[in-house]
Amino acid sequence: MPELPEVETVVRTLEKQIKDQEIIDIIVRYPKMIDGSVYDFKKRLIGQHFRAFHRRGKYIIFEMDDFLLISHLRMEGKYFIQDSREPMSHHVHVVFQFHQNKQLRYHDTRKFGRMEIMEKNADLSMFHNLGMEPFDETFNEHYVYEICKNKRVPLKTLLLNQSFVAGIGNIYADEILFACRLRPGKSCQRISHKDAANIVFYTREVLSQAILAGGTTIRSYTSSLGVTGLFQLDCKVHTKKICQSCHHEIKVKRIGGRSSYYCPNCQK
DNA sequence: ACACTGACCTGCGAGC
DNA sequence: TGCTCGCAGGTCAGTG
Repeated sequence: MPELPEVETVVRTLEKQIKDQEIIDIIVRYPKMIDGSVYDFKKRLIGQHFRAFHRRGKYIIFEMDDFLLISHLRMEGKYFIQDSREPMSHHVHVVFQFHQNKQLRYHDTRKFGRMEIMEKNADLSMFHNLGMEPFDETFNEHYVYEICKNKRVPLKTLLLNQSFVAGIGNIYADEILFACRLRPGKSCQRISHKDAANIVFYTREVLSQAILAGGTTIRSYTSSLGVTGLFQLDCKVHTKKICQSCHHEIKVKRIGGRSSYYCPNCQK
């Protein structure tokens, strides 16, 4: 389940692996993966080079010569860089062919990932209704408090809302709320200014620690593992049974349709 | 305008 | 052993 830190790791890794590679052919084995016509997708991308690598929320943005190639990994998407003579898993759905038998292969067991092409001058600030990046200074205590005071949804649901802040998924939402000592089910409108400040601080803290941890996997990167971050590397509550802080039993509750882990003793 | 639900997918584990 | 069922989760369309 790649979230912001994993996507960031993938972007940085791919930059090292395929920068300036030219696409000489594309094989689309599962057309629904492509937003729009596969014919246009191939026609526009063949002959283009991977020039720059960006991330917006959980989206990977490949800057090509004349277009932006946008890729979302959803739950299980992975990129592999392999030789075209290596056997190909049937979970590989899109293949970008480079020179010298080199390929970028998109692997996705559940076929949830999507790719789309946008014009190079497209405004990405609002695309897919994405909210601000967690590391932007506009994501601050004032913003969080003002949004929260008019919302009745649980805090967890708000953190997962990509138009509130982009890049947080189920795992890090649980970890951030644990670090804040706030229950995932707590109503947004009941938080204090101090809670809002904590949400900002710990969102950045948890995400940047995870990016740091994911970054270490770049060094141990092997093509057989795919280009992916090490998620769940340092979870304190998510999927845990016992609280590492107070040894109380961790509770699991469905909030907003997602399983949410929290310590009823540490989180109020 | 806001809030909630189901569909999209496949693999895996529990229960019978 | 082999089957069915439910769950995992990010996003978006559809409904209330």
